[in-house]
Amino acid sequence: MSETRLTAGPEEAARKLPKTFEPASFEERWYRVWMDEGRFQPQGPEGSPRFVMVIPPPNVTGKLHIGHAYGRTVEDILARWMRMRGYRVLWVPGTDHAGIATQMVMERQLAKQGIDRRDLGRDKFIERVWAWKREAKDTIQSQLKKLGCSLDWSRERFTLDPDLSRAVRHAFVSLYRDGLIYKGRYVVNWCPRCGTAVSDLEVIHKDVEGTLYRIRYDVPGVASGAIVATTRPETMLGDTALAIHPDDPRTAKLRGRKGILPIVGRELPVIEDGILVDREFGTGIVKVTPAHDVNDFAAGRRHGLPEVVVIGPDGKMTAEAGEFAGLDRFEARKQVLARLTAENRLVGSEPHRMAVGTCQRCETIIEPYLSTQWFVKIKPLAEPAIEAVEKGDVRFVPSNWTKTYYEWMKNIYDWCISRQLWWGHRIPAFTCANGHLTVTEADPKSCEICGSESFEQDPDVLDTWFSSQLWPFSVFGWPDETEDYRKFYPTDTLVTGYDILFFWVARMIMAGLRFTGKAPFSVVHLHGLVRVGGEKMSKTRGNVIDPLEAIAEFGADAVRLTLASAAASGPTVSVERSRMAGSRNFATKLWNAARFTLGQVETGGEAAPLASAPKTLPDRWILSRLSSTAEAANRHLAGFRFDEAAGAVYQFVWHELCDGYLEMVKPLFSGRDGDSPGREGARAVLLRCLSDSLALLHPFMPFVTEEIWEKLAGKPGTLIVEKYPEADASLRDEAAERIVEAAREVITRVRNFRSERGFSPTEPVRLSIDPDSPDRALAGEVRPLVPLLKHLARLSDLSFEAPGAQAFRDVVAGFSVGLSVAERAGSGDSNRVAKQVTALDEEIAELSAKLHNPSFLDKAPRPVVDKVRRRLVELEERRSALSSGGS
RNA sequence: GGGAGGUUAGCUCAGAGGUAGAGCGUCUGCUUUACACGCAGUAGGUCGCAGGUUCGACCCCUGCACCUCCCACCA
Repeated sequence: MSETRLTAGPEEAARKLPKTFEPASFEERWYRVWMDEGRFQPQGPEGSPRFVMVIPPPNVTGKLHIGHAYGRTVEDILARWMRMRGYRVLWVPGTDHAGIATQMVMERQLAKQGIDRRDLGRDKFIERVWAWKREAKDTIQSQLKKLGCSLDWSRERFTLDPDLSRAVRHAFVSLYRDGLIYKGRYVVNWCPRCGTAVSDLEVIHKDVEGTLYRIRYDVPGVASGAIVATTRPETMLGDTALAIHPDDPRTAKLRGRKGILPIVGRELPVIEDGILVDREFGTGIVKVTPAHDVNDFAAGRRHGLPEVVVIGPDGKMTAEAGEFAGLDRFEARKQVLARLTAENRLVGSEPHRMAVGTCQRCETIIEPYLSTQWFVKIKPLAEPAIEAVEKGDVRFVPSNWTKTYYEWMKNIYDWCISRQLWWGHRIPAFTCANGHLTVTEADPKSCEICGSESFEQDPDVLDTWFSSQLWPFSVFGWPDETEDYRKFYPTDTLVTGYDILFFWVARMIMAGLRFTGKAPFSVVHLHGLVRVGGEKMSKTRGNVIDPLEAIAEFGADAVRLTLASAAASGPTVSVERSRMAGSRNFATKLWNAARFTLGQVETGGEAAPLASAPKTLPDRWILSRLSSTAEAANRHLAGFRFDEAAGAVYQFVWHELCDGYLEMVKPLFSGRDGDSPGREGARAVLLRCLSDSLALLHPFMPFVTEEIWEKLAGKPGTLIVEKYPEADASLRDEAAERIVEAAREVITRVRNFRSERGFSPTEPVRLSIDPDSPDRALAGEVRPLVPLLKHLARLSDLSFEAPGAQAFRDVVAGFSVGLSVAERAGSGDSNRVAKQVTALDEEIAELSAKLHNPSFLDKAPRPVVDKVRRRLVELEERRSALSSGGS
């Protein structure tokens, strides 16, 4: 290897890494290199294990926010990690047409120019949306690239692409032929502002303080009439019955009679319905409005009641509402109430807390509206999807989402999939001139029943989620058995926010099982939603973090590391700008550590074979730490604990490699003398630690690690496909860890000794280590570190003897030590020592009480008892040291 | 009406049946030739409240308080 070295020497190599760390100077370049080298396409031999993900396709409504950046970062970490572990990784990018959302964006744009989409016409409108879509897609794509996402752009998809549209049609027709899609007239959730039906999931329930009105209806033959309660008086205009419970004695006198609808004068049969009417609630009499309430609708169908629509699709009263026709539904409520009051029929009203449904997109109050729609019969799809999770074919991480999934799946209702919109997949249903319905994948040529060649396609489009649910396989060309489909389906891991568990994840599982016979992925990682400093992001709060701005300010690596570090298992992911700065500082730290290392080692290969080099205690220590860091990183990545994984490497690089090892080896390199013993070994170790750190960090910080790697290797970077470091049992060295860490504690104690009594940091300190320390073996083992201790702790003298009477005494990490400065003992600071003594006394009392407790000695496990004993000994040692020497 | 999660250092959050951690911030020193986006050191917490289980609970159980969120066709 060393013969092929490309760089000449240490100094030259160091010069290649600029003094200041400027992420913007290399981020773009690396992304291009990876692309040009085809690294985002499945790498490695065909037979090797594969790892496949599909991106949750972002809506083409605009640009990505920090929440997207979080999810995609997590995915990219997985992709890069798996790629480095030798998997053939494929991560498929794409975008979602997002029917309602995108149409709304476009309508708002048009509104600014004073244009109504209806004036434009369907074709012109859709043309404009396509133009918008192209722009939004480009923006999203460039954002994902800036973030460093290793997506295979050659396989990018859009839900309205021709082949994906074909998948949608195929799925629709297949479900229709199997009787799982039907068309019918039912009460659905209707948004009067959007002018479309929406599914149950798209209705957001909000608690509001409403009013429950009591209204008296006349019932000939019953003097008291019938008192009914309603929160929506305006719907009474559409009443077609009164309902009582068959077994309720309170209302028995109404049985078989007819009521009279106030204002309208319509006769209302009294029906008996044990499902609709709750015997316990209210007056026991219910007004029945089949066209404007789901329950009433069902009751109406049971009893064959007329369905009178009094509120139209625009939220205004229809002609059926008589004198109220044309009024907005809320204005109508007021006027109906006024009228009832005038007629003395309003017998009471009381405050009533209730949930009102609002539109997920525009917050307009949803109207239950009787209309003809298309539905998916969902139970037959849900059952296998429940089973798949029960059998473990699909696993949720964290697992507590499993229960939520089951609950929803078991109480699922049919899915209304038709939308009265323009932007989306047109429903493949055609009606011929004679009214015959044809549902086909290809546009029909002639009617199979009457031969008519004139057709009209259903004007409605499908719910966006109908196409999204096919995403994991439609992106691979399904329903065709394409090569990609065979190679890459089913996928492995799906990463998405828990907020679309029902909308998307559950439906993908149902669709995947139905259409491909396989669960579309085996693991679903549901992450929390990003909050900024504990608060929901919002423009009014002014705490919105724009990923692009953050990247410009801190660098993509810092943004990614911050997001990864914020990843917790909880429902919220808290991100703060100050953490971004911290991550950028870490990147700078890494950069500078590399500059130092490059100045000391020759690059272009292993400076010296690591295995054969003689190793010092610090060498053994840092390599051991490196090995356990690699172990922790892999373990936590496998468990989707990106925060722990990132934290482990961060801690290692900053606090062990930089603060620890680097400082320990500096004397070896600064010496003017030709060959310090251990220098060659240190070079090998340094190089190994740096290169492994870069590799360990690469999934989190791909750009800066690749940039440094290139300088280190002396040739163009390929870190992205380098092997991910793993725990190396041969490097584990517990003895070295114990000794070096004890030494580090001693160093800290010396520094702290100075600062606590006001000495300058350069004041020479004499340290004595008592051979008769609590841990005698350690006192011997630490001897090889004497020169290092003297250097790092700036000791004027280090002796292994009982501390003199003048010395300030303490116990640290198993050592009894004595500290003094020249001939003076450490004085002053009695305050602090007193505080420490008090704390020690408290703990000593506690521990000895424990050791005098027979049941503790009896029942606690041996190791615990032993540990307490040892601790007590050390504390007592420390107690006597603190109160004896020096002051 | 059901269900899930939370309540830990000034802030944002990790954590585990055996005497509490990080990042940022605070304070005190440092031009220690990789790094002031730095180095060294320090302070700061009866781990929401009340019971219980246990030799031992911040961690398990019960109840309470407060805060999120999800689901829900009670007029």
